[in-house]
Amino acid sequence: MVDTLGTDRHKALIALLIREREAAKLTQVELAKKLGQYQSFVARLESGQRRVDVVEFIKLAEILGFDASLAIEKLSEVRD
Amino acid sequence: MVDTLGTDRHKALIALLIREREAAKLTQVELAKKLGQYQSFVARLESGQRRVDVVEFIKLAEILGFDASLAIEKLSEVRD
DNA sequence: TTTCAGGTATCTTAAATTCAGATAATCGTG
DNA sequence: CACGATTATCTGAATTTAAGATACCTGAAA
Repeated sequence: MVDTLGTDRHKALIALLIREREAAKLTQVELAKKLGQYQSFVARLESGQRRVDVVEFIKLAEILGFDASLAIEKLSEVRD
Repeated sequence: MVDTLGTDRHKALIALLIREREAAKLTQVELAKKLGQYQSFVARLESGQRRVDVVEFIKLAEILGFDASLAIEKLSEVRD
């Protein structure tokens, strides 16, 4: 199931993460720090080179302050 | 962020997936087939040896017939 | 326009994950 | 017990991922 990368839903997911990070007024460096990761980690995530795991996603929602459940609802509506 | 494996949320996620597969009355073999994967894929997923990606999760919800958004809401409540 | 700074993207290679596919173990039932 | 169905585990090989550095924007200030 490596084939989730590059799908429409994956793209929508990435777009959402970028939007939410920006809405939270955080830079990649700052978000990375909160995650205990390097900036390149966030960059890879946002450039679609890495799959986003569910637990990670919930953590991102907590850090960025968005509603994970609602986000999933939106993503579910995206045709894939 | 390899550190999502084995967390409480990850365990809850796995438990949920197993529960839902059983509720859908599917075997690992059958689910695997619907996913275009091998049975060992499902087994690894359910034994916690593999992280669950968000897009994959939504697809699982569709196949198994559960509400992905609601599931995420529940998982968000699990302390991690 | 040049310079500089903050921010983001990309590269390299070692390390870790994931996979296919087979096989083994387990469970339930006649 | 014996069997069939189901799930778990194993083994290289292939793919991904990470760290850390570095390169690449972009915009503002001089």
